Amino acid sequence: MSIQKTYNPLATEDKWYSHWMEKEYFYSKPNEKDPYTIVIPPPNVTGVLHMGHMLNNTLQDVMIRRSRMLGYNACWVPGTDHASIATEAKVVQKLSSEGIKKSDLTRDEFLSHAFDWKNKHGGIILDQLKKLGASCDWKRTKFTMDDEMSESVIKVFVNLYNKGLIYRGVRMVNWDPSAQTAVSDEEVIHKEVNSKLYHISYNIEGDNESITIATTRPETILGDSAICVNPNDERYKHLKNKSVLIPLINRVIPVIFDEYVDMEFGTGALKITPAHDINDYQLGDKHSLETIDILNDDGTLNESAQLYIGKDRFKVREEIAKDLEREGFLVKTQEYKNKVGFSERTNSVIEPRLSMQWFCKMEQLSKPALDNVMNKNIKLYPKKYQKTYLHWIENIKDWCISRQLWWGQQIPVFYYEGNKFVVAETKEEALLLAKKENPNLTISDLKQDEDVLDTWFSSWLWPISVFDGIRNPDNEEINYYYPTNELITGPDIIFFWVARMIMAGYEYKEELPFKNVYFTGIVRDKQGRKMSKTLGNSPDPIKLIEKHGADAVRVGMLLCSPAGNDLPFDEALCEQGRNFANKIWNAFRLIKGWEVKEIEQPESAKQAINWFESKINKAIINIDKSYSEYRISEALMTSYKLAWDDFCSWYLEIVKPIYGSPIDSVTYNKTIEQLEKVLKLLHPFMPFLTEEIWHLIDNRKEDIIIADWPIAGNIKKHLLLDFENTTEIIAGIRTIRKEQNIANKEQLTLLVINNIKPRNNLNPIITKLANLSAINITNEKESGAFSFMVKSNEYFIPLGDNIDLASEIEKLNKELNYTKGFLRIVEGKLSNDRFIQNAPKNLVENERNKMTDAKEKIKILEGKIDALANA
RNA sequence: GGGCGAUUAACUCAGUUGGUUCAGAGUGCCUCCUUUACACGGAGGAAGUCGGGGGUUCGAGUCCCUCAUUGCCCA
Repeated sequence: MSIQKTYNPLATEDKWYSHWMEKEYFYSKPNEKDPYTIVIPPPNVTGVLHMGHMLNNTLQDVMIRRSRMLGYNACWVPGTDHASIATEAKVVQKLSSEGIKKSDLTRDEFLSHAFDWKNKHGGIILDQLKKLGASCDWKRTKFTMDDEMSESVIKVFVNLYNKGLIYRGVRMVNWDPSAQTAVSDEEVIHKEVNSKLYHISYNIEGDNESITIATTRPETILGDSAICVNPNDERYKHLKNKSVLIPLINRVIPVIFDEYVDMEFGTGALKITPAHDINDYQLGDKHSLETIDILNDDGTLNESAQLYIGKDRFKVREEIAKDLEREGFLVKTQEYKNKVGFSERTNSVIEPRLSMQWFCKMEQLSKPALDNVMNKNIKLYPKKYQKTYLHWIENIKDWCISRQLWWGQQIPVFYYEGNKFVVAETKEEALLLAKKENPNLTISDLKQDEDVLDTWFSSWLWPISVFDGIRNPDNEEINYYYPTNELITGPDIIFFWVARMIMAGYEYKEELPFKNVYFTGIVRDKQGRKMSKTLGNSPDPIKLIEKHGADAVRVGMLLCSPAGNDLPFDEALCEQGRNFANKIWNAFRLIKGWEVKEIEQPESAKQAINWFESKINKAIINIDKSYSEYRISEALMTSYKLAWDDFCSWYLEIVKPIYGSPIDSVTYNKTIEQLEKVLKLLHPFMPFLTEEIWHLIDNRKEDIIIADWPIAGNIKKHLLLDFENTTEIIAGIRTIRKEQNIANKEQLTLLVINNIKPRNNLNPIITKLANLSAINITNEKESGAFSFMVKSNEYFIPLGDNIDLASEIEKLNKELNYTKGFLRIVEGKLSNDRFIQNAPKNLVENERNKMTDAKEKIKILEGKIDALANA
């Protein structure tokens, strides 16, 4: 069998993914093993895979694969959420391209279109995850609007209502005029924009005087209820009990006094528009002002405005400015920077607006969510998010959970006789409840609330509802899989989702939903910009996978993703991943190409095996530790260096037989054993490559995906240290070869003065890798030789004729100076009484040793310089 | 405006309770090498006043203060 020179991922990835699926390795059901559970942060059903998903899901897959190898019953539950605003917008758009208006359809007809759309386009993202190698339990795939998932949501709504935690009320909400729905505070993005500050004068009623206010939204003057000034403001004291006329419409409104007004800002006079500004609303409430809503749902002006009826708010802003100017009410306009709220979903400017909505009370629900993060029952990684979390939850406001949409769970509130209502899971149950009030009611007298629930009102139940723990709180699955182990998600949804899942967890399971939350960074482009569709700066992950291979992309993502830091993604990282895959591939190719014979094992090979066993054991410990601290990129880097530097560059080079010669079977078998361990450690990062090589090593039935995770054995510390010195010696020789242009083929002799004897004599390794004819121990300094030092030991390569004495002496002087400087620092410390008194004993001891060593080294160096100078 | 972080090599980042030669890693860069697993490679090398200033300490990249720059969250 000939093995290709470069690894070809395309040929292997689909093969192994189908194989794993056939063998049902991803499938989990409760058994006697300990569970390890992750629920996926459900991506938007309309979405396609982007780099953020790639990162997030690679991390989840790494965790789940390693846990599977550690012997846990690993269960990764996949699924999608229905994303009401985004999906409804897409469906509306699609329908309108077919000439169908939403308003022409019944709710049921619309939903049927929406489900068609979902069945056709939804779930693309899940198939894309398969390309990445995600080992989700696909049989468990859930969608937040699946019947049983929706049932759970409705059940929870009714339950919370009955507990008094859900109420209906008129509140100032964030109105998205494009989506024509309210959105939650968390869905509003405040951005700084360049706008204009319009200074508008209002005439005082029955007077020639006027008062000037400043506003960025001149169209809202039509909804004004008052002008407010600070009672301490001398300029306006005389306006007590006066009224003013709203320009253009001449509606009369009072001048009111409140210390809320900042005298320094603008003119010190504030227009009050309670229907369209949250602060004004509160002031209006305080002063019992009229609330005049001048906007329609779509952001056009309504009849209450009196003017510009039916025109869009932004168009009106331009027009009213002109009209005010023409009529002499516009004093001036100035450029002004302010923050404006935009809808996260539609990017429309949010209108603060009064409307009747359903709210979920947060005070009681958030209590355990606060306590259990504070006391570390739930740990957030990286830690800094704990503070962000606490800050938010301590200032939490009630959650607006209704959305004026059709796509989602319709709010289970049934109205009758006008505004009376009952809350029940079904219309039939609602009728029974309503009949208690009025026995004559029939089902047709009940009218269900038109609105649906916020999508997050589904998602917050996700870790429970995917195991049917709301409807059947004691079922086997929820008891086994809940609480889940890890949640891996982006920090952007810490409030939307993470905090609320914790609340739901304590409310419905009286327990945390997950033990650890790992927040990934946000994937940015090289220039540090967030990747977005509009910027077009996000690579297509599927194309990346096709180009470099899934393993390479996984490695590329993780290389630059220390926990919680944003990661500036660069496609070059995928190349690095690909190069790494190829390196492993070729290491295998080398080993596989050897002819194995029953011959004597070289000493160097024996030593290399001993050393590498210690080395890999140490690496395993470090890797496990990194995993336990969620330092995944660190775990990867340790594995990377183990595989590339230690295994390929050192180990294989030592055991590699001379070209064309066979290898002894002991070394060969040990080498395979080491390779297999390395592959296992790499499997979570590079599942496809490792599975492929695993089977090419041996035509075996068992798969690496379910192999046992390596367990660290003994570490011979002295051997590791001695080997480290050995590599320095070899590097020293190689440097001399390079500097002196000595071909690698040419054999050299090495003379050694062992001032400190190593515990392990690793000379066979040096001889092999540095291509030496002999290593001779000596006591005499060689003058006609190139030399270098490793620790206190001296090494000479006699090549008398080639020596440039002056440059050798210069080199030695450099080292001498450095060592002398070092000694000065150490002596400085030791001559400081307070250091001797205060520093730990072992540290002082250490400094003494350093001093002795440095003095010794200086003596040696001076001796060498002398020897050369006199040569 | 309030809160939380960040600033270490050209780039991306580690650096644990202040204490070994602590100034590190990967990439990139430079030099040499088509050499026999891999040029998607090998060997060697250069590279940082740890953002500035002040303080605490025997000792500061690490703790404190301050300034600058910058990011995020909230209002």
